[in-house]
Amino acid sequence: MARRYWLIKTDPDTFSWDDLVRSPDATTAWDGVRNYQARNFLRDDVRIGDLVLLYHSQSEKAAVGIARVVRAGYPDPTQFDPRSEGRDPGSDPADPRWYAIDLRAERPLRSPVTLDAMRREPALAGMTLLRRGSRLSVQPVEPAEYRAVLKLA
DNA sequence: GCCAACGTTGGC
DNA sequence: GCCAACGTTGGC
Repeated sequence: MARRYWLIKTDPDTFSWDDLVRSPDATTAWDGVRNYQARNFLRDDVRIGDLVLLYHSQSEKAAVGIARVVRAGYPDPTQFDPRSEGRDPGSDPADPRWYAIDLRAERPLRSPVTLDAMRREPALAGMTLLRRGSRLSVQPVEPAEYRAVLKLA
């Protein structure tokens, strides 16, 4: 059964919710993911139309907006770009190692939902984000967890 | 800001 | 194939 909701982390100093909103058509290629577990989600499980909680990591630590998947997993072009920081000489174009998706800003959360607020919410006790040491940048979110986050917002 | 935990890389 | 070293992330 296909999942419908995701949480994607971004360092707001690198690429923030506002950067997404200001992008052409409020849409951007979500590339540069270089973690195999996150790659598997992007390649195999994220579907067009899925909804994404965009989460600001680092100092901010809060979910700030909702984005929609407007293109499902496709080979991340930056892995083959010699000028890109994401270049990966070990990736074979016939069998690409890394995948990207396209995201479009849907709407901001009514108010940011901080990591602390999520920790205090019993309905979110099992959330991947809250697991100790979870550094995964693309995570599945249960429908009930998604609803609970919106309620906190 | 420090340090522990984690995923990844590279030496052997 | 193992494991030490490394860079990055996140908790405190």
